[in-house]
Amino acid sequence: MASSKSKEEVVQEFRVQSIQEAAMRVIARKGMAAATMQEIADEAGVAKGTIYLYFRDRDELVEKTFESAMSQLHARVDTAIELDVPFDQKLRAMLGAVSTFFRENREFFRLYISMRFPEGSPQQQRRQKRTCQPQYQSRVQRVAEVLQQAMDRGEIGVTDPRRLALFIIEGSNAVIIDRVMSEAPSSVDDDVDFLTATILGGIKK
Amino acid sequence: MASSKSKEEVVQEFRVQSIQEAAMRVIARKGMAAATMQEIADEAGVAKGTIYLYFRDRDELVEKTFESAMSQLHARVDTAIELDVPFDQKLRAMLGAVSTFFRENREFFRLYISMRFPEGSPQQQRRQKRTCQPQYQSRVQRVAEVLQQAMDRGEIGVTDPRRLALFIIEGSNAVIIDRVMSEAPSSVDDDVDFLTATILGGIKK
DNA sequence: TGATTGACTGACCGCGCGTTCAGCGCGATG
DNA sequence: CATCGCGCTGAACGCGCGGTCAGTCAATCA
Repeated sequence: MASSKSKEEVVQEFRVQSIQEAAMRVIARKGMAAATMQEIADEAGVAKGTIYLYFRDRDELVEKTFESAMSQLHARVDTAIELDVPFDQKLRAMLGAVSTFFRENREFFRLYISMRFPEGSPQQQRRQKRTCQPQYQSRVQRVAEVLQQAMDRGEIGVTDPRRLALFIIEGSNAVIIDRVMSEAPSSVDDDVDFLTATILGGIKK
Repeated sequence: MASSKSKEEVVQEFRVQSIQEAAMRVIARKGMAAATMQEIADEAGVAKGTIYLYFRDRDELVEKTFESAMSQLHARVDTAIELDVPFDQKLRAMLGAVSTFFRENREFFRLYISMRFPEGSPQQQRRQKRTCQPQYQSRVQRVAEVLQQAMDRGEIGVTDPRRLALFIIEGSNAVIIDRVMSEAPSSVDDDVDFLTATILGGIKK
C-alpha cells in the first residue's frame, strides 16, 4: 500500500479539516470572541462533543485552524519569494500571492486579524504568543529578508528592512481586505498594480 | 456663574472619565473580550455597580470610551490637516499627530484595533457599525480629501484617493504601534521621517 | 447472527460573566 | 440632633458558555 493508513486516517483528516473550515466561517461571521463551540459544531454538521475528539479545547481548535491556514499563505508567498527575478517583479508576485490567497479564503482574514494580539488571562496570552506570533514574525521576517537582499543589490534605497516590511505588509493588507470585504468583483491585478506602483515609486509627482 | 453646573457635574464628569480610562487600561492589558466589568471597576477604584450609574451597559461603556478617545485623535489630526502648507509638510504633520497621540495614549491602540471589526450577534454588530465605523470612515475620508486636493494641485500623482488613504493609514499605524508596543524609547521624529520619505518617494533606488 | 467495538451524540454540569437592587453611610438641612 | 436624600456598594441572580461522559448504534468480527 502506498500509505500505511487508509480509511480511518482519511476520515479523521476530513473531519479535522471540515471542523476547522467551520470554525473559520463562524469566526468570520461572528468574530473571534462570539464564535461558540455550539455554532461551530452546527456549521460543521457534527455534535459539539465530536469536536473534542479532535481538539483538546477551544484554544487548540483556534490555534490549529490558524496555523494550517497560515502555512498555506506562507507556502504561496514563499514560491513568489524564491523566484529568481528582479525585485520589482518579485514584489509584484508576492503581493499577487497574498491578494489571491485572501480572495480565495475570504473567511480567513477575520481570524488573521484576531490572532495578532493575544487575548485573555496572562497564561492564555503567553500560549497564544508562543504559537501564533511566530507565524507573523516569520512573515515579516521573510519580507524583510527580501528587502535586505534588494538593498544589498542596490535595487532599492537603504533603510530598516523590518520597519519597511511592516509598513508594506499592513498597508497592503488593508487595501486587499477592504476589497475582499466590499464584495467588489475580481480586481487582483488592479490592487497589485496599485500597490506595486505606490510602494516602489511613492506618491510624489 | 460661569457655568450653570458646579460640583455635581464636575464630579460626574470626573467619574465618567476615570471609568473610561480604566476601561482603556484593562482592554489594553487583557484584550477587548476578556476585559470584565469587575476588573474595570477595580482599576477605576469603584464598585461594579457604580459603572452602571454612568453607562447603560458594557457596550455603551466601550462605545463611549472609544468615541471620546477617537475624537481627541481626530482633533489633533484636523489641526494638522488645516495647516496651509505644501503637501509634504502637511503629511509630516499628520503623521506626527498620530504618532504623538498613540505614544501619549499607549492603552488606546488595543481598543482602536478591536473596534475595527464588530463582534457578536447581528444586532450588536449593527449597533457597533452605526457608532464606530463612521469614526474610521471619517478618518479615512479626511485623509482621502487631503490627498485629492494634492492631486488637484499636481503635488502628487493621480490615483484612487480612498485606497491610497487606507494604505497610508494602516501602513503607518503598523509602524507606529509596533514602536509603541516594543517599549522603545522616544522616536517620534524617527518614525515620521521614515514614513514621510517612504510614502512620498517610494523605495525604488 | 449475536457479540463487540468505538465514533459519535447531546443533555448536563459548573463557572464566570453582565446586570440588578435593597440597603448602607454620610453630608446637607432645619 | 433627628431626618432626609442620594451616590455608592457588592451580594445575589440568571444566563450562556466551554467542557464532560453515559448512552447509542452502525460497522465489524468470529
